[in-house]
Amino acid sequence: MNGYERRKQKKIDQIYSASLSLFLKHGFQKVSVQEIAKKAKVCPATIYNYFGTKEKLYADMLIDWMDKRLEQCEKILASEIDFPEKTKQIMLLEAKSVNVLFDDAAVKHLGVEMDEWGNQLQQYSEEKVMPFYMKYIALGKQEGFINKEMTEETSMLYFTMYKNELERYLSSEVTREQVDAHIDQLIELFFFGLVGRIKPIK
Amino acid sequence: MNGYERRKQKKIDQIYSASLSLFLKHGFQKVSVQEIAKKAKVCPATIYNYFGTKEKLYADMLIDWMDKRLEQCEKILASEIDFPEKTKQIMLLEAKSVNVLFDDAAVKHLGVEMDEWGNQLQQYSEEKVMPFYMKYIALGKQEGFINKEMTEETSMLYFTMYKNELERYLSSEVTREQVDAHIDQLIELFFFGLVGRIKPIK
Amino acid sequence: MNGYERRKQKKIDQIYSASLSLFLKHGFQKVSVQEIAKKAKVCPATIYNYFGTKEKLYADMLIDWMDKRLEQCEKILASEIDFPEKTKQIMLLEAKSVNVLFDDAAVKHLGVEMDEWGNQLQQYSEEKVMPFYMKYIALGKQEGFINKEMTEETSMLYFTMYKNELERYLSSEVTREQVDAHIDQLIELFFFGLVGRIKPIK
Amino acid sequence: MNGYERRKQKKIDQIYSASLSLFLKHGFQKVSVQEIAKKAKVCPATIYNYFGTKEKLYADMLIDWMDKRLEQCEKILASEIDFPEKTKQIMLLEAKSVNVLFDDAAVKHLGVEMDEWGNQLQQYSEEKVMPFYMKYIALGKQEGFINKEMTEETSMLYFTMYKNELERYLSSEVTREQVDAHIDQLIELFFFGLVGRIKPIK
DNA sequence: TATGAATGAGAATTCATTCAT
DNA sequence: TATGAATGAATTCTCATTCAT
Repeated sequence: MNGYERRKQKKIDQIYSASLSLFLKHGFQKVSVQEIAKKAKVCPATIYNYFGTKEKLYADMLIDWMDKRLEQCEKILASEIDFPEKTKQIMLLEAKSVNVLFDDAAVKHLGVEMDEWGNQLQQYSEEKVMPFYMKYIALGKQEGFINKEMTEETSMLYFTMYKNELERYLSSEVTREQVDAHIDQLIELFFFGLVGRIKPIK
Repeated sequence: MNGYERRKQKKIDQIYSASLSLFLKHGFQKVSVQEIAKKAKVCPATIYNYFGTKEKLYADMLIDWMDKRLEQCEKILASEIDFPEKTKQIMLLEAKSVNVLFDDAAVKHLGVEMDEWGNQLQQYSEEKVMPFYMKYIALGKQEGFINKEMTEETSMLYFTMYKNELERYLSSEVTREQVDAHIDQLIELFFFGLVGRIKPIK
Repeated sequence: MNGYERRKQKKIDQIYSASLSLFLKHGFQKVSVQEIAKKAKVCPATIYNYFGTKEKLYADMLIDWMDKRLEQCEKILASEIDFPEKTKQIMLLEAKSVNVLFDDAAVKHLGVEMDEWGNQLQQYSEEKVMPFYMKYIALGKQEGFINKEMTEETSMLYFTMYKNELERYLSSEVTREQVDAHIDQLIELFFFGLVGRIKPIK
Repeated sequence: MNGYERRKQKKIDQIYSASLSLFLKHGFQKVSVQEIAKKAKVCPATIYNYFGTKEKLYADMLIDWMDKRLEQCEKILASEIDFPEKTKQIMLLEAKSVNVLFDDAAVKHLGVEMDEWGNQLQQYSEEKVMPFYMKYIALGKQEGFINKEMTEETSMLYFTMYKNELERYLSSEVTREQVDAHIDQLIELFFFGLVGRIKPIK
């Protein structure tokens, strides 16, 4: 990478960083390109030179962000800790913020114009996120923590549900203590459901 | 109710109905008051006469909508079917759309101005929604479907999580058949978790 | 005046009173008919039944108000005190608020639509206000306080100027003490100008 | 000044010029930003890029305008003509329109939002306009045209009063001839008051 | 007559985007 | 390439006024 490209990449990173923090705080619609430009210390036109539209900026930034996140998840999955602990860590990591961006207001409520780049996200999800989940579930079954009769699809849905809700929970105004107090109960629920595990087994 | 009031109520209902369907489809931010007015066949100023701001319209409409929904939920809870079936029906009913409005873009991403009426929603939730959930959980424990050691708080969180995610799932582009195929598996997960119930029990 | 008319007159007085205080505080443009209606405890349509337009309400209210004021001025002019003291009292009375309404923002800045009723005010001024001033000036000349060579027109202009400016002064944020400290100096200026009276005369 | 800045300054001047003439003719409230934009041949958004709000445009334009005016006044004060003639020329110049903008509808009736920029005007007045008046009055006393016992405060008030009223007078619908006929009489009043100068002096 | 309700026209302001340099 | 400037279209909201009872 030569000097030109390095500077370009640096600007792009500034833009990613600025837009991520603004989108997280205020949501896609409430953030203007001018705000992002100001925070990233570039001019709005530069953003358009790189990304073309606000939506494309959003999609690109998100994919960049998820790439980094996915890498961390892979490390956790490959580590030596047991499956429930892996689950917990991945959930907490993922939960931190991805959903605000990926699932809610954005992908669902962005409306028509998003569709074009929504496909890009869809594709990213299929090509990178799903395979990771598959691996996760396969491991869970192999280690006896996921009922082997459960379809992969349902397992993923269940995992995603948890992850989403944890994010919602974490981003609400509960104290760190409250979170810690609940998190193990929730992981227990995750594996054993409302009825709970049969005592003798324990 | 005299002629004035009847006509006024009719207009308000038109506005509620129009705004609900538009907000559901496009989200709060992407819907303009003009669009709502057009769909409700009133003029924008009328909406402002009644509600004052777009946010207040949103909050009022939502509360009206949730009132009706809550009534149906109460009926289900009071009916003769067994607890898991009640759970399923309530989830499906609730899931249909409330969360899009209540949890996501709205309450979280609406920004500062919403806070004022967000409190109204908060209050509604505390005064009406929570007590209903409490009743639901108490019944579940009593009938042996909810582990008695589980706190009410965690149970509620778990139930809400399910409900939220079902909504997300239902509003995505899966076919009716796919939904039906999964729903029982999900209810099973709800009660027995990923590990699944011990076979002999079945 | 029968019961009907008495009630009507009462409502009109309420409207006058409400609109006067609101116009004085915020100016013509910044006060809405709805505010006036609310403060006067009638409905906006009632105002339109009586006055037809906001401008006409303004003009009618003003004339009513000036009538009362003029009456007081006449009393002062007819009283036993000396001419300079009469001048002072009239100025202070008049100054209190009439100009805000009559001269400034209103008549000058009200714009095209006012013209129609502006004429009404013009006519009122010619038929009632001017004759009063004439009488005042004639008295001043007769008592030796106004240079007999001065035209009536110029005298009136001069008097009005003073009156206007006093109002401006009084409505600015000076303390009562500051006003009192200046007022005699100003009256002195009014009669003897910047050069001041030749000492020996005194 | 480079090309960018020159063009920007040109646009700003167009906006100042357009808004000044419109505000003078119709008053602050009755002029819309669209009208100004149209007359200045820019788009409304450009005005907002520069000034942020209509009020700020008003304040900025006014200060620009007063700066130019003050410069001319300084020249008159420094010129060789006698004090009464200086007075006359300054009054006529000042009177032309500043007060409409500065004192009346604007500063008094603009309402709450104006306060913020009203302070800006206040400050300008204190820092630039007042010192000029002081100089003027000091000169008048030194040349024997202003009673040395008169406080500066009162002198200024008196001068301002005259100026204000002249403006009012000039902007009313009197012919040029009428103005000329009166102006000397008014200047005479300014120096010698209603009682007039003692004949022998003349 | 008096009123509650409704409205159309227009206000200030924002913002994604493009142009000229 | 990167940018300062400019913009058109839209958005929320206001208000004098009219309508239907």
